[in-house]
Amino acid sequence: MSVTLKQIAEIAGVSRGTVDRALHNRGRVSEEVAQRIRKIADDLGYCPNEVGQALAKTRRQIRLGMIIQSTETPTMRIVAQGAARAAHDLHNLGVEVLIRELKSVDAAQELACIRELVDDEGIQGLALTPVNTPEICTKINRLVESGIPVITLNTDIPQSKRMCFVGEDSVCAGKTAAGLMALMLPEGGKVFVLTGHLSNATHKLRCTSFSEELMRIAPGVQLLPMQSCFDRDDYAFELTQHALEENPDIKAIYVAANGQHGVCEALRAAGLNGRVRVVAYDITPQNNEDLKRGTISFLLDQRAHEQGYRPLNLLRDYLFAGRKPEDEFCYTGTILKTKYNL
Amino acid sequence: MSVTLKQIAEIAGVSRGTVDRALHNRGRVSEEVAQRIRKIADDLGYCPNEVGQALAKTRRQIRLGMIIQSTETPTMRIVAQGAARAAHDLHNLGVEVLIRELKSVDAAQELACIRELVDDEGIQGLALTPVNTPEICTKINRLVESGIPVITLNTDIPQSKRMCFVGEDSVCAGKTAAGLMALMLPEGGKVFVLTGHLSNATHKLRCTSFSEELMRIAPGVQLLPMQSCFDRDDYAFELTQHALEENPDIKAIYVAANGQHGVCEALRAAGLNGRVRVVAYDITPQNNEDLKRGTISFLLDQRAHEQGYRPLNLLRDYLFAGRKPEDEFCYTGTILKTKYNL
DNA sequence: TTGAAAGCGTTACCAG
DNA sequence: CTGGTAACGCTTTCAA
Repeated sequence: MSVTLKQIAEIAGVSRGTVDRALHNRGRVSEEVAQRIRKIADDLGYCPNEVGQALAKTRRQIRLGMIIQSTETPTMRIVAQGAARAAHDLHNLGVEVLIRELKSVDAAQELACIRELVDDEGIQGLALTPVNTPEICTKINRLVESGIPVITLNTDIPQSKRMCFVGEDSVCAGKTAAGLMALMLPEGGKVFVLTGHLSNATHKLRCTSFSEELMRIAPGVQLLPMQSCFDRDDYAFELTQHALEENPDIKAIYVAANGQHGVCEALRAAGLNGRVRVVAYDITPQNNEDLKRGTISFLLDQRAHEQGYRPLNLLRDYLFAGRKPEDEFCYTGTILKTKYNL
Repeated sequence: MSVTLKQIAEIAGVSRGTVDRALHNRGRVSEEVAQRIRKIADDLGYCPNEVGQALAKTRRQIRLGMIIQSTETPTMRIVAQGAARAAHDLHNLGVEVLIRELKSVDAAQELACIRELVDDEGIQGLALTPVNTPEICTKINRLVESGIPVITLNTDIPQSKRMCFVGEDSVCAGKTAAGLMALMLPEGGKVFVLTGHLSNATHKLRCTSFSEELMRIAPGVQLLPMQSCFDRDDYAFELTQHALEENPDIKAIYVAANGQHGVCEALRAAGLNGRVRVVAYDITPQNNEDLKRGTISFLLDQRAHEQGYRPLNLLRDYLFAGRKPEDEFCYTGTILKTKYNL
């Protein structure tokens, strides 16, 4: 066992309380005693026992809020699961988590939700998937200024004062997809690019970084004009079918948003299952299915579960121990899956 | 906060100690009282507070042993780091970890090491990378029979009584590599397969499952006769150079063991950097370098750090809470890396 | 400025 | 078989 507060207290000839105050700079201890204590702690390599700390701190209950939007999409369902799990795990560490799910993406609704959590429920920290509007940004800033830390997840508002962002590095995600395409298309060929909403920052970033990188590393590739399917499978189906009719020699399809399944259906309908390469995003039941059938070649995942789980833990660390995240951007990584390592 | 032992004790009109004994079947409590207590706990949905448990159990110090072999290879260095980290993290949970590193792979040496840990140091649980010999197997079985749980990592002795194995699913690893090859070689072509020791079970499994799967899914591919480089870069260099001379039209190289860097050097020397696809194993500084330079296309990783970290935690869970791992095989997964998502 | 003591939830030891 | 009590390491409150 390591050296404890009590041992330090005995050596210094003071009480445990004094040591605690000295080492945590809580004041109410003379500078001279404090220095002596700090020296002893340093020499002995004191390192607070997290279990003891956690147990003692369970008295001070804290309350966190979590707002998740567009909860009906498969990915956000996984985010919600991550949040629920965090709520569970944090429960006996003295943390209560209030989770609010919003079906749509609506700034006004989200604003109301924030107000409810802060004003009525009195949360001390907030994690949310923000709509990127000036009102939300201002609201976040006001919360932070009033001492309530805010963490964005899945989607970011970089210009706000949020403590950090937990989510995908979309530039990396796009470039990684480009790298895969280049490896699969040594001879070049036509690539069809499908996105969701043009206004969606994540989709846009994935697409532009994909296109730029692919043009750079695979000059033989020809990018067909990008199409938007608004995250809908039926639109994606038709757009793909149409693209295939106009360009029967399409070699690969890059799907930067939802609508993957529509693409897969269209390929199978055209008898091109596994012949046209597909790179798409997110581990979801439907995507896994299409991956196993060989329609999707690579699935890039953003670890949605982690996106729901991590922010609550970060808030807890901050509120309990004052530990800020090391980096403003907590990227969850770009995971690569094929049918074999799913 | 959840319901606590104390609350249950109050309701049942008994002391906390009695509740504790009843709920954990420690005996020394009349069956009738025990039932009443269990009923109350059940109704209230009692769930032990892990923090409290951990703290209380720090009195009962436990001691674990960890033996790591061939510690000079890059991968085993990472395993060692994982073990060191686990030792650190478990320290203030009342667990002391004795780590022994053996440079070579030597059954006699390992046996001596086990004896020292068990007989002299009195460890209560053991994690090790075993040499697969009858003596080691028998020794493991004897330890298990004498109440000392054993976990194998990185390498397994499936026929022994070890509690579980933490490491790579080499069949999956081989097939995944085959899947990548197939995606990269739509037109087929020659693939050069390089392994380490023919006697190494992991290498063999990676190779056979790779070959079988690739033959199955990519009939256009021609596998060149497999070569062994004995995990040495210099041999790998020469073997690759020779293979390239004999088959200038090699499309890809599969490296199932160490020696990756020799392969890369040979390719670069031949001016084929990035033109011949390379699939290799393990995230190590050198491999990362070759990945970034584009010589290696895909790196498959077995999460060596996890292999060092996890077993000690599993032993702790077993010894403290009696929790056995859910599965006999705790596979650490097959992670895919390109230069973009490293 | 400092110390004493209670408390967090659990386990363990010792009397009865 | 059972209860009381101390202990684990730390925080916090209340007196001094």
